[in-house]
Amino acid sequence: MPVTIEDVAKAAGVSIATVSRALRGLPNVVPSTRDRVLKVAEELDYSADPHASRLASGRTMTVGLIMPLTGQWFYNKVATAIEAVLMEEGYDVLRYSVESVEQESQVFRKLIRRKRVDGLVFITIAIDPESLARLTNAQLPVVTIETETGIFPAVTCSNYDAARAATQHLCNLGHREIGLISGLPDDPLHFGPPGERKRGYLDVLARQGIPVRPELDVPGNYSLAGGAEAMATLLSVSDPPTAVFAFSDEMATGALKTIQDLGLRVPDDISIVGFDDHDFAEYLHLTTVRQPLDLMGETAATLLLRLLHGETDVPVRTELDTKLIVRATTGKPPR
Amino acid sequence: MPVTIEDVAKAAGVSIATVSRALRGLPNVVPSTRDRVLKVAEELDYSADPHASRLASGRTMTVGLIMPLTGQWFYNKVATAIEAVLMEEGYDVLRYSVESVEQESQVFRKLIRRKRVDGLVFITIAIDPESLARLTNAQLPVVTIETETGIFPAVTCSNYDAARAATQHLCNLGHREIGLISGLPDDPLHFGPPGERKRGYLDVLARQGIPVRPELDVPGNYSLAGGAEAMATLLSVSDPPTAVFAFSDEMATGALKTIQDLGLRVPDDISIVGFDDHDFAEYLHLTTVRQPLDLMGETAATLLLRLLHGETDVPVRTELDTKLIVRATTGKPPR
DNA sequence: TTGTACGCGTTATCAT
DNA sequence: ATGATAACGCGTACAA
Repeated sequence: MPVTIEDVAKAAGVSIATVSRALRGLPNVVPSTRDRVLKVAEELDYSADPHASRLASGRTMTVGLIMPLTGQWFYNKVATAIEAVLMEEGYDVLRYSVESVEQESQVFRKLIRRKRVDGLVFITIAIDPESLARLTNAQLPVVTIETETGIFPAVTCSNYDAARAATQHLCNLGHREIGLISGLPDDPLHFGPPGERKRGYLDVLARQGIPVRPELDVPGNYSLAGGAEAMATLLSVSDPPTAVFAFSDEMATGALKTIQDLGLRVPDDISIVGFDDHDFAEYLHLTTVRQPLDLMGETAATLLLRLLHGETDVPVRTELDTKLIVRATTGKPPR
Repeated sequence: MPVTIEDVAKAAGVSIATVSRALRGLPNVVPSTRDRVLKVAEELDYSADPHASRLASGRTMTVGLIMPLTGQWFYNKVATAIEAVLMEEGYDVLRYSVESVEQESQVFRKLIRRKRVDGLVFITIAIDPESLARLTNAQLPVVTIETETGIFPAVTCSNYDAARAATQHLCNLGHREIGLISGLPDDPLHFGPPGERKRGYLDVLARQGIPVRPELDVPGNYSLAGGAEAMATLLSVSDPPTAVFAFSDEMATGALKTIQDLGLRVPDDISIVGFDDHDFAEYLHLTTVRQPLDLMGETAATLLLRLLHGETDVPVRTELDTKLIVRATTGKPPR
């Protein structure tokens, strides 16, 4: 039923080889022939069967997105941006949700052993050494977002600067007891975005001569519920913080609820800074750090495209600017 | 480099045909042979090349998701649920973002003419007659979510009942001037979810003997900003509503901000009901209608799977229950 | 039950 | 510049 390259060849009075060349813009086709082929193809509404094409060429024209929490705002935002540019270039993009390390290696084997994809982009996921070896070994183009391998091009945002700006903002307002709602409990410090953010926080504290209180750093799992719980924990320590810096707007929002439920007011009793500039942030008057998610996704996609095109001089690290957006959840400390 | 079916055949001492049968669980393979093949395949870490397989079998093992606003919470939630069950069954799923009618027909032609996909699920998108004809003509398995064709299996939620419950809730509290922040400006009434919701709203009004005021129905484009603007509009009419029912939580949240920015209080001055039970809703204390998005996605995926398996007796309509979740943005009208 | 051989629709190589 | 034709890796009638 579907029209094949042969149909086009017949209709244009040439061979399938010529049709293939003409349609793909390859050289060695006389303009007049090319035009005729193009016209016929258009009339017949022909386009190459992707599966046949992939089989023959070896290129799958597919890229995989490896990421956790597919349902979360952050990931969807980034993934959507990536999809937009990649699909525009004719690539299919598949989202692989990976929650556990076990799942990760499973997905890996499937993807690599069969050359299911031409390239991969890892969002946030830390790649373990073994997987890393497999990837480099497979010669697969890879780009990472908000995570670094030292090998593959990475795109991040200025987490350190952002954390400094956020913390400094709080200090400028007069806060000295500043809590942290960080990410995952077992996150290795000084590695990846959360590490960078904490480093920024600590540096500002040091510069301000504010003593570090480890009990003021509570993980919130990047979730609304986690943020709410973390806030409750922070409020229960003796001499609780007058300001809190949360590593995501979801956690900040959870914190906001806990505060409100306790009858406290923001920012009169306590200040909150989030991270991301979530779509909802403006509507919650949330002071936060804006991350250029769209741009991060586009950048990663563009880098991958370059890798896919065989370029080898792509920047190994691209850091995008963040920006502190001051809204109404931050103010002077009480009294 | 990659191991082929031939490698497995050789190693197992059988023909590729037998390997193919054994691996795919087809009959006419002696258990001992099958076991041997399975074992060898496992050892060699073999799996069939999807592209070759697709070319040969004609099945693409791919399904497409046609939806607008890929970046929005609602769509991502549903899409994620669909992906989970479909990918589990070995299908690749591609998300096609369609914003305009023009784009829609473009995507269509690409998808259908080449049998790019084995099936399609339309989320929210109304299928125009021409496309509908093409689809039925192509014999392509299709399932729709929150939109109905009368031909393909559809899964929806009880929009009418939900709207009745929401409106009734407001009436029970004593409200009589109830505004609506509906969806798109040009949405044909009585068709699709927004129509159903409006119908539910109108029916309750009628039963309560409350006159309909057309100026109290303002579209909000399902966005935060749209909701905020719509609320401003509603507040500017003479004798403004004391309660508002928004057709999405995003719009409700936008409305909340407008109200707050104007120095009014919720629910003392005005009540708000949303729709969706967005992840953020609980944290905004938002009274809303819970829609079982995960279940809707899973249901649609399962239906599609049945169609894909050649079943013909699938229910043409599946309506899932919604539930009014009363939180703190609704209360008695002022005075 | 198992194997042979052809076909799927392209790409790519090598003649012409 | 153009045309045969051999892969590509697998599914599947058909034969054995």
